[in-house]
Amino acid sequence: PVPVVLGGTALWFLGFLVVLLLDRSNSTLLWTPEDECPLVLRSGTQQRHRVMTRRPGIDEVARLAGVSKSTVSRVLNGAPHVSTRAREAVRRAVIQLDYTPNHAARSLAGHRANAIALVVSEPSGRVLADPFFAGVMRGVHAELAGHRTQLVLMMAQPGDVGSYLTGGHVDGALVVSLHGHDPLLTLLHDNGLPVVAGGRPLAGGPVPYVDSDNFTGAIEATQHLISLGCQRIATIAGPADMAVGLDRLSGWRRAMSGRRTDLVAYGDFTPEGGASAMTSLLTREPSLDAVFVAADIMALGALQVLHAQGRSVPGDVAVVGFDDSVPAVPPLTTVKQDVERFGRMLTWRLLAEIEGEEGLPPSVLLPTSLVVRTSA
Amino acid sequence: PVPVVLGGTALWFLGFLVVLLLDRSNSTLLWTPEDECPLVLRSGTQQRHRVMTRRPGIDEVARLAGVSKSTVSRVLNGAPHVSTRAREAVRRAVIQLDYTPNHAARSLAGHRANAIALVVSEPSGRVLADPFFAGVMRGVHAELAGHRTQLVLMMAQPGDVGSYLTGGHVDGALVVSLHGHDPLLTLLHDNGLPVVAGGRPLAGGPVPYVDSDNFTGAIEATQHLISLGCQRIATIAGPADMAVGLDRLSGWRRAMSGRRTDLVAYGDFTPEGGASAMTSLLTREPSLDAVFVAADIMALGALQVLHAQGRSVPGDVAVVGFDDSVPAVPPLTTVKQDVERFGRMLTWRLLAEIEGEEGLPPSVLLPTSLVVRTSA
DNA sequence: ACCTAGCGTGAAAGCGCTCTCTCGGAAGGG
DNA sequence: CCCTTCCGAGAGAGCGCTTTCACGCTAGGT
Repeated sequence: PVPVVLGGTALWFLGFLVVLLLDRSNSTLLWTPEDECPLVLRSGTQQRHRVMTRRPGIDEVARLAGVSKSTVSRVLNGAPHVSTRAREAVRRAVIQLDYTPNHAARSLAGHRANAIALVVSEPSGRVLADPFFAGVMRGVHAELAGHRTQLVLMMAQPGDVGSYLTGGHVDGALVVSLHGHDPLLTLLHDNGLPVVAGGRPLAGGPVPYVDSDNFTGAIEATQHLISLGCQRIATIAGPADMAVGLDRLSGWRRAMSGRRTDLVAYGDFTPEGGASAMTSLLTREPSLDAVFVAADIMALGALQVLHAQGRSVPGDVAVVGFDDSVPAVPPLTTVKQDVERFGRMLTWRLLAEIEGEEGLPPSVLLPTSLVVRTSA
Repeated sequence: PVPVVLGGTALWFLGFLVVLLLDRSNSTLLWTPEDECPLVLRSGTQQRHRVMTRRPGIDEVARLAGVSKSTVSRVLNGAPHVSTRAREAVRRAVIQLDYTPNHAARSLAGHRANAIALVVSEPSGRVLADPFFAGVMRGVHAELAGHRTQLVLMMAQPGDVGSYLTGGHVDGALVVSLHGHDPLLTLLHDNGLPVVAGGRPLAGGPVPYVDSDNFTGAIEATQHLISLGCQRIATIAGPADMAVGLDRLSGWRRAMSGRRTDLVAYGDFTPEGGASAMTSLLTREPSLDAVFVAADIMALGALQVLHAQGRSVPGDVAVVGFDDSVPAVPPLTTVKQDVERFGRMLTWRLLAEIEGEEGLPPSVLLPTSLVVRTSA
């Protein structure tokens, strides 16, 4: 079959060729940047009509095991009052039939969604790109393994999320990257949905949260700079509407007590934000010799600016970051936190809350530690 | 209430204090690094027994609107054969009752999960930390908005995922970061589950995929290096068991035809991998003057090594990356791809497949473009 | 020996929807 | 004017589970 090539530059053509060469399927497609929808050159015959091999149901398991549906259900859910004989029979039947319980039916009958939401309370999805978040997600996942609970990912565009979450689609929610006095937390909490915040919420009343000890970490970082003999120590703080931003700034202030504390610039946890903060700091105080950046991701931007202005790190300016999330040139001295543990803790707490466990810790603060590398 | 402090250093105590100061709740907890489980100091009285305000069902909506359940269902699903009068009545009732359809019931009755899985086929979860993946996820999300379809995130530990996915919990799957000849794709496909791969799969037969034009991108990048007059151009390739690794390497080879093409080292798409690849390259050919790195994230590691060895970039060694995903010092010349579009395309394709649309493009190749910055 | 516990089990009633069937009535063709 | 369509609408049968509830049966107490 000779494919019809519709326009395209020489490079595209090469790309096209490589597909032909590398792809085993005998059909392909050329993508043109102008169109939002792909052009079909030759469609494969993929109309394999979903053979739906009718999955076995609980009654089939029951029949095979020689017990009733009820008993199967009990075994599946680890309920008591089941004889070992029955339990084993069911187990065998389940394996033999490769039975998987139907999630929807189970949710419907059991009045629980068997799912929790991970809500990224930021329309831009900035957090997603943050290595910190990736680690948290891994932790969440790790903790979820074993609990037959799905992880539903949501990005909050204000409004739509609230009703979805309180609509009974999930049993609980993990809310991260909460800004300012976002009413989301209160909304969920008032609706009786178990919620745990990742990072101390500025508003939200008695909602439990898990957070890193940002305050102490910032103190350590700043003290390190001081112990190095730095004289003019600036800081690039996080957003003023997030606890993580405020706490790290507080730590810096505390450690700097007795010194000059006006060299503060705010960033938004992006490299660009870090870069412009650094620029403004340098303009205000060209002779600064150290900077505590409230996030490695911002430090990246700061380092670019420093480099562009020909200032050496740590020679001219010592830099300490926070998060231990990204490799940089030179390698950053930074405050490390165990992000995966953060995620696990978050999830553990939420699941416990959902189970209705008593005497749960209202909130958890995870320790941080300074990692000294090259940049300071 | 006077909290009991169980051990802890002065710093912890400060952290503890800041919680007391900043937190409105009158209870808190001290976290000790030794324990895997938090110590409860004073538990809040959060036993607000989930007031389950009995959500309205479809029959209540029907009653209020003065129609039957069937009609409400038709309106909700945009089915034809509904009078405008009835449609409006239902719409009003829905709003008045703040009705949200029950996801589980709908799935059960409708024989569809109303959910798709995003499968990260990598136990380590390495991809999660990749900015590339974050962008894809944003795209997936954007495309999903409007379709009442949930996004379920899964990290594949071989074995467990397959049965889950084919177990009818999701209507389709997006599989990314597939290594080598992973049987997952074939497994899913053979079970009739709609699947779309993110990145060309090495195995998997006729499974549709979306990929960036890695081959062409790599050619452009390498040609840029050549046009700069570089003489000894090396490459740090991606894993040899992933198409994205192979294709970028092929592109480099193609552009290098007629030149020396033995300066190849492999990395694993991590900064550490990039660093050790760079080290080995430098050992083998101390006089190399350019390197095409198959991923920005690896370039970061390479830059660290170059810096540590006192080689300037781009003065001594020109560096070109791929992905345009991370800021570096100096800013990387790199091959940019529209990751969000990648995610949207992936999702669009999967949803179309699920809907059973005809004449779908078997695969899609998205264009890339060179972004020239400082590093080359 | 009788009564009470309480364990192991099965029958059956839903959970809140979708979807097939059915049916009256309006529109259109002969 | 009658018969065929077809549209709008309702009744009702499940979807595959969980969960009372009721039942027989074995132990232990008196």
